[in-house]
Amino acid sequence: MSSSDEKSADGGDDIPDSPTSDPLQSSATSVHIYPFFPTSQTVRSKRSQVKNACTNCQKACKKCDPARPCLRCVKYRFTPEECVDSQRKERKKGAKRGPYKKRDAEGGLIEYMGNIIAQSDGLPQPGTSPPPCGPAFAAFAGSMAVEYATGTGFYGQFPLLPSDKSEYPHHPQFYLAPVPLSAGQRGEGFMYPHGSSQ
DNA sequence: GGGATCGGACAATCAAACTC
DNA sequence: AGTTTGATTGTCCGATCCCG
Repeated sequence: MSSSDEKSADGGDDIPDSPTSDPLQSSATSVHIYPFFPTSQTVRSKRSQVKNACTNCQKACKKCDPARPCLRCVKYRFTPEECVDSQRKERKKGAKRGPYKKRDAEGGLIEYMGNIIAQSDGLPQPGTSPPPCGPAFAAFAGSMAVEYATGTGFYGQFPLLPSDKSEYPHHPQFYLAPVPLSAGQRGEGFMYPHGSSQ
């Protein structure tokens, strides 16, 4: 929060409708636990994205805008030639998906196709999620592309189970949502981990 | 204090699966 | 053919690190 000109609508890259302080966005360590069906109270406005960030913003993982040069490149005095759209790679085709789970009107699961617990060779192990930014990301993306291209990639419905099969990460008993709430909204219907009042 | 870095949440896209 | 669903890919928030 120190870099004020990087944040907030009044002079930085931030989107105007973002909450100034989101207790749940702050890394993976704090997550609120809600009952499985989120109510309308838990909905917040969507974060808008540009269709194609420029290479500079992409590399910095910062907000871009459709104009070229974008505001951030102008701010950091990149030349217009340096503010160019990043290249999107083509989505891979032919991935098998397996049968669908059925949902009710509110989006909750009403059927889970029996006990589908897939274990597929080549699935990235828990804890090996891709580094999304910077050179490490490019290296990871390259290696993953090779894995998928060779047909050893993940085509199952669910991620691998932990080795001891003690947890099924995609079978939620609770709805975990990074939703900021005003004090007045926290009165009922929500649970916080460890008795936290947040 | 301000910029850089980076983990991970969030959003958009689109093809496979499904329904009629 | 049209709709639904989930995998994939991309954006960027926000915490932390680093440097002057």
